[in-house]
Amino acid sequence: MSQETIRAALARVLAELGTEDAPIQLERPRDPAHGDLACNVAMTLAKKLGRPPRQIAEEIVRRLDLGAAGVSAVEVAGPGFLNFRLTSGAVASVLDRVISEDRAFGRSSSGGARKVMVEFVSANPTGPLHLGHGRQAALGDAIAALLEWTGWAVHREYYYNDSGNQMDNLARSVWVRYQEIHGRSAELPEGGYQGEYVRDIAEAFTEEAGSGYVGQDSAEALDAMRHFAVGILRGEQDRDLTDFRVHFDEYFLESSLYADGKVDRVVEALRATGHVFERDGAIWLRTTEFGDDKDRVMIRSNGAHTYFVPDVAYHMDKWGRGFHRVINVQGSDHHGTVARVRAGVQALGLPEGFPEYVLHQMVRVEREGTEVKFSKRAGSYTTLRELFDQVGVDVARYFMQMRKPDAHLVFDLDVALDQSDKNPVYKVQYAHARMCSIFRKAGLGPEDVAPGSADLSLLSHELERELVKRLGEFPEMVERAAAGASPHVVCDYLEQTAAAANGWYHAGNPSRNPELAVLVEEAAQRAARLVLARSVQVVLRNGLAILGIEAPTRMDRPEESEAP
RNA sequence: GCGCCUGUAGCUCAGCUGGAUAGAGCAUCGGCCUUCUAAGCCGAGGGUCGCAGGUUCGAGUCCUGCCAGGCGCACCA
Repeated sequence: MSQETIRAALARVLAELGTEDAPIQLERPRDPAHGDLACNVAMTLAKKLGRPPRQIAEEIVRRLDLGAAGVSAVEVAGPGFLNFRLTSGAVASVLDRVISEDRAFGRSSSGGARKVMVEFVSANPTGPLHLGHGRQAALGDAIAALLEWTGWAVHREYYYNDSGNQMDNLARSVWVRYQEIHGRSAELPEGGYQGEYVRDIAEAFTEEAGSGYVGQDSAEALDAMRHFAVGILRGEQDRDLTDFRVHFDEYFLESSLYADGKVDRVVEALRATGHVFERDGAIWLRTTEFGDDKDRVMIRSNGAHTYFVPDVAYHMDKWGRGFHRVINVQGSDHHGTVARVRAGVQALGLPEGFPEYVLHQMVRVEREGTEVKFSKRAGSYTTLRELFDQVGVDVARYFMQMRKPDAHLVFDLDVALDQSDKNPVYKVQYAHARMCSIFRKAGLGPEDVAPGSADLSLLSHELERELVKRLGEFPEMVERAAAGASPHVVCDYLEQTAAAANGWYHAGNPSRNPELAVLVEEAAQRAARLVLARSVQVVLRNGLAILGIEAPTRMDRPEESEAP
């Protein structure tokens, strides 16, 4: 609130100085000695006005009329910063908003209810989901949540290829294991699937269909096995995702693009653009006209489409369904497709930045500094389920998104398995549980803390001011995280807020600082601190909700380790 | 060879779109428990922000060139 007042007052002064178009940035200084809010406008104007920044700053302060902004002091500091110090009451007034908005605190309508699609995971049904899919699932779901929190109409979509070479390889791999089970030796084809799960599928297939296909290398046999295997693997992936608490609004099948004639129509449309040419018996699209580094084949000389064509058809379909903003979450090993998909849809008239991509780097699990691969089922990789069975869904989801997508993720099992505050997830959850315990102790429910019920200027202790300021920044943080499609910003915020909350909580340890405790005798003080405790609870819970992580109201102590 | 990403404390990483003395967690060291949960709290040490130039009041952040690592460069998906 006071931010807006200050901003308006500054704008008035700038108008007087004849520089009304100068952008006014108010930010929270890192160093509390620099006040609660700082503005650098004097420095940015120095050149334009031809005067030293400090002198400009002095003049701004002289002319500034802050009225009732809750500012207790303004000073000029450093090279020309304007530092504003707010009254405790002004700082803490946000807490009434936190409590009244409750589960909605941090939400905004900046998305204007526009449609946006987040496509993520999109694994083909050729095996169990691996860690990369896990990172995508956590990341994509949180990005979707961030968009929801900022007022977008979000659609979560999963795309998979249910036809083509990979499915053939899967069918062939099952066929090979099936033959082996029945005592025939056979060899996995190149690109075949090595994991144990293929044998499991072959066994299940035997139970279902008997041994009638032994020695039979027919299209019918392969079709039956493909169909069976896809059913099993799709079911398994669905269970993995459900247990990982990730849900989709739509599963989109590549085959439907062919069935609906969309692929053919895209080819025709591309031909009509005049960017299509023939060379060496194949049909090409001149994607270099649209920023790709080489032209792409659309139709091979044998008449088959390359995967590029259905990709373009798929994205034209997304646009056609009204999603003029689309975010694709993919592993960075797919970054080669970005330029060509964009080139393809641009050739058909879509705007340059469509679709957007969040490309994430790989996940590496480490224990005691060395990589671990505990997969029995998948062979060459670790499955998502193996990970979250071991560390829990909350920890797995949090770890998957606590680094920016661009960064390689080292998943440290030692930290993940730790159940103390060393583990960032527990740290945040404990902070939430501690706040809950205060209310249990007080015999109060959340509804007993009403907005406007306390004199918040009593929250004047340094720890309280810091904590309150952090809480007030939550909505802005959500906005920033959403804009950057960056869930790790939320993780960062939660960790620091939890640390501040823990610090405050422990400073009020009755055995050490009884006067700083929440549940003090003095009624007004107690009321104000309960508002703060409640606010911390709300913010942590809302932040965790964005990340798809539970906010426990209590944490059970682990079994006492048997002392010698 | 070309393209994308990455390089910040011993380790894992932030750094809010160019701001003040570069931060956090882990690890290390030093203090604190008859707890509104010590599964914790407080404090300390630790840096040539890969290297070299450039842009400007001001650069970890922007530009150029190198160096190192990852990924991708099919008429496979």
